[in-house]
Amino acid sequence: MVKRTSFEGDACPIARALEAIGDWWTLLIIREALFGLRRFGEFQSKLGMARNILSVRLRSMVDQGILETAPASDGSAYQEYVLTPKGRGLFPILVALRQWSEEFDDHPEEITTILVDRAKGRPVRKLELRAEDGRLLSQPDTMLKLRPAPRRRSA
Amino acid sequence: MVKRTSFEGDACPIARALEAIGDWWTLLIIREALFGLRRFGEFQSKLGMARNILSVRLRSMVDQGILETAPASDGSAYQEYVLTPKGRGLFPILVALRQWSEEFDDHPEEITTILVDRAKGRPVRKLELRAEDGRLLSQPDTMLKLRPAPRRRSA
DNA sequence: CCAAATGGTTTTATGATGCAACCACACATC
DNA sequence: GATGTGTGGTTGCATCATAAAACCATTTGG
Repeated sequence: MVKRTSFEGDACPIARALEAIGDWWTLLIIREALFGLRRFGEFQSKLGMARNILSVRLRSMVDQGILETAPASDGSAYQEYVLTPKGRGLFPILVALRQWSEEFDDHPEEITTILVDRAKGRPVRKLELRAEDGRLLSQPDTMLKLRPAPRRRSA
Repeated sequence: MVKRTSFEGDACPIARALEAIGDWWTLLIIREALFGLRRFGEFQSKLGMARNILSVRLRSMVDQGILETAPASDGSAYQEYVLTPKGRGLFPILVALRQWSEEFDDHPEEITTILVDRAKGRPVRKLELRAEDGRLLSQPDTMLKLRPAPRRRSA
């Protein structure tokens, strides 16, 4: 067994997320889905990716509850792939990736889009991490704590 | 050329970020580095990953300016890998991944850690995306806008 | 100087990915 | 209802990336 090591069952939530969406194309498919793409062919032509891989990824995301298949929408009998709440919940991850590129990419001039507030058309702020009481936190202000084990009835 | 398609040169900042840190182990290495790990052996034993892959990843991250090698720190003549500001800038991405797992994972009880505010020991809030004027934004409140092309002297 | 630990590189096997060709079904046309 | 076209995939095959283990060089410790 030399398979790509799986992070399934790992206690770290980051590893668990990567297990779900860490594949090469997955987040880009999500990006397009958030944009409104729904059909197999739309994803394929927009992303230019191999169709077999797209097929596998879509099925995997459906299995994980990130996407679900909807019977139709424009009348045709084909199916569509739409984001579930779990899928839409990936939005902050995409924003974080985008902002990191915007801030640190070596050639930021090649980035041609900006994420703006729809109401005002103005760029959004950077993602903010805050404490319960509202203080802005950066990494050194945080730490990891063991979660108290949930009560179990028996050993 | 059947190589894994590279997103390099893609105008999408998400694709660019994935090109940099979308590899299987990269973000977990960053996670450990944020935790304070510095040495090759520390990463290897903590993550349990193959040493050749670790070697390639570390070199790649150094090349990209995410890590840098420091000559020593505990006196020994070995080198260490420490995060640059660009590397520390990945923190929000890790937080976003963590929070997504916490919220949507099918077995959240297996997640044993929580990210807390160091000062109070209380869990942090969810990442917030805000408009310039401070309004909280969710995905439908946002849109992508073409960035005005930066002025070029000649065609 | 010898032994063991550290920090890797090389070798080899296998899984993942990409590309192209193929197939099945839906839908439109006659 | 036979024919043709587009959508939505699956199947082979070639190549790349990854994993595991063996190997090597340097450092540290005795």
